[in-house]
Amino acid sequence: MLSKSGKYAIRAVLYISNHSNKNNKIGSKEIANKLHIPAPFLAKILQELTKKEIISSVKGPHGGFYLSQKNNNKTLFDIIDCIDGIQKFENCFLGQEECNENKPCVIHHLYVPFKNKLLSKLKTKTIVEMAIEYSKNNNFFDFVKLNE
Amino acid sequence: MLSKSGKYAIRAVLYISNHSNKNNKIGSKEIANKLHIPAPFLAKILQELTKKEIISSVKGPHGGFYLSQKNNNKTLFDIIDCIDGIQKFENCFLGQEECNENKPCVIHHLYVPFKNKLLSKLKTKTIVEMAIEYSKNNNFFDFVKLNE
DNA sequence: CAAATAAAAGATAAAAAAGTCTTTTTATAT
DNA sequence: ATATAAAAAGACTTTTTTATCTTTTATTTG
Ligand code: FES
Ligand code: FES
Repeated sequence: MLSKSGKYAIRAVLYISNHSNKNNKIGSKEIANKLHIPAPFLAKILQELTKKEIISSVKGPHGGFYLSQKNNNKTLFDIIDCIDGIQKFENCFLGQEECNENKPCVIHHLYVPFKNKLLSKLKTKTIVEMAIEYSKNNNFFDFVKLNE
Repeated sequence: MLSKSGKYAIRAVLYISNHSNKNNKIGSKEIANKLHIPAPFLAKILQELTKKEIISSVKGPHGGFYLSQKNNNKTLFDIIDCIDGIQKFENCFLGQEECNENKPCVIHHLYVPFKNKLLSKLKTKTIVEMAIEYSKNNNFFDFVKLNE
């Protein structure tokens, strides 16, 4: 479904949301280490996200990545749109030319409801909401969030 | 989720089930044309399926591919296992090292129920059952099936 | 048997995705 | 100002996936 780049992007952005803020930026290498992502590869991905203003960055000493208010209200859908493109959500699960009710493949009636729920969540929940959900699911509450 | 090879494989096998039988085999080129799949690429895929005895073939004039009784009772899961491998069904949707309830990613609780339904269908329905379901969904009933 | 036909096998080739490395730019702190 | 740290930019490499081409082998038909 998602490419490795896309998965890396989402996990990295959620990590940034949970572990940094404007006064406490985080470097791409640290994120890469923590998430076990090849560092130069992640750096490229973060570059693209920065260019599309989904995350923010500052160069130089104590520079790094963080999320502005505006960034935090973007969605995971925006991330996927930026890195992978969203065409994939139109495609038939089995690669038929069309995906629709008229000529459904044998997986269609399983796949479409899942896809709709997925898209709804990806589009309506903000990055910060997702990051909080993740931190709750995983029982951690980061000190950085406190003094944001 | 599935690679192109895997999608091609499933669509081709369902096509074979619906449009050929032991006395009326179908060639790889014809399948490729009908399903808009690159012909030499499909030929390779069908070779692998034949080697793993998921489909049957006969060389020479009036040769081609068909499904034996035994073939027809295999599943789409067997096809995926042969072409793509089944490791992918273990992976986290967002590429986390583990996919489990202890450290669920933000898509986990949407993804796992879908995956379970999908796997259940892929594993329990036979190829011939899937092929019939497809032909019903698409309102065609092939003459070849009649005199099988 | 000979000719024709279709799959099998295997070698290449092209494209896409993933990953690495080097240089440049910019912000910060001393 | 200068040194430094970190991202930005971009060239490059490797790996994987997708696709093609050629030769061989097996089967059928006349
Ligand atoms: S037709 Fe295959 S998923 Fe919709
Ligand atoms: S943890 Fe991500 S899908 Fe299960």
